[in-house]
Amino acid sequence: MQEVRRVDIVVYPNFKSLEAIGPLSVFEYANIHLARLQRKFRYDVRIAALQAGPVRSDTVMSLEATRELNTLDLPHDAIIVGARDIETALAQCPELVHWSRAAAPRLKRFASLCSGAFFLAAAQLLDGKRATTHWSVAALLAGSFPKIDVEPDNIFVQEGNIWTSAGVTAGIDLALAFVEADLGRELALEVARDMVVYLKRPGGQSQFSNLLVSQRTSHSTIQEIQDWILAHPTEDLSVTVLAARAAMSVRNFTRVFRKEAGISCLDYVERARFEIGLQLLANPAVPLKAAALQAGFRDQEHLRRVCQKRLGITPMVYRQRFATTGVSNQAL
DNA sequence: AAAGCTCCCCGCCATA
DNA sequence: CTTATGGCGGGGAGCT
Repeated sequence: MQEVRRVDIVVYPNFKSLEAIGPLSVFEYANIHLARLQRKFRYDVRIAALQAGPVRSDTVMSLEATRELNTLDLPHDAIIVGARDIETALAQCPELVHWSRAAAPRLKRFASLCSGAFFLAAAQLLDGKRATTHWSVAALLAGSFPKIDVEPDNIFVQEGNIWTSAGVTAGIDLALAFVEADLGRELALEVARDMVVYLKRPGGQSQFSNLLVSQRTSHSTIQEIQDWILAHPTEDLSVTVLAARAAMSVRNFTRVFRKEAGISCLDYVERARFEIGLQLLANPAVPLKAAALQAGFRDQEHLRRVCQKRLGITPMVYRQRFATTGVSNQAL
């Protein structure tokens, strides 16, 4: 009646909680869309560990493992998450390495996130192959396992049924790539949109990134100005105008702004506009020029420059990467 | 392509 | 004396 695809998220003490949650959410959101579309395919996502029961993460959060690894019944896919201190984790969980080596040939897909790649490496699954990991431990991986061709610049790398991926958000990208491979691009895009929506902060003006949110300040005047900026990207947001709005001299305004926000006013304005621009770029129905203008940039060229400066890619490339959820231009 | 222009940031000092 | 504010001017980035 229904095709069920089992995906185990493999955890161990002090795993990175943030990495486990992303892929988990991707598959569960996919299930919601599958149910809505009355498709006969479901993901059966479980938390797996050496022993069943709660597994403490790197934060106060624990995840309840409902699947024990050393059973004969293997999942279709397994995703092993990273740890903050991978060398310690590796030393504490040699059984996980053994399991990886034994299970790998029979898994349809076996993926590591971030420093989880070290388990695959220790199991010699990556010898002679390309692989990636979080940039901060890429050199360590290459040094410890010289037979591996480490490519630190990739979001993720696929070699046969073995996948390795970079940092936290890469886990989401990787899970989306799985969904895309299983169910097609349309559904993967739906889920990607859900995730963006979910990551938006609840409430009023702040559908913006944590980066901007983190610049927020307790100084009420500056905060009002920041809110005004976010709500009115197409207005004149010059220092002169904003200082007048704050009823301060330009000198004092720039000084207080930097003290409270940690970045200059111009920098904040540019980031705000860029965040808005990226949201618009994520929607392929919006022309580049319209995205630029609606975000408050002078013209496409302005957006292009800022995009190049802050992301190192052009708006079109950003749009393409967003649209493909990474699979076609990153892994293949 | 270059020089000039505009806007912005910030050190320094003065003022309240 | 400390703290918040404002004016001035140099230096720099980006645009024309």
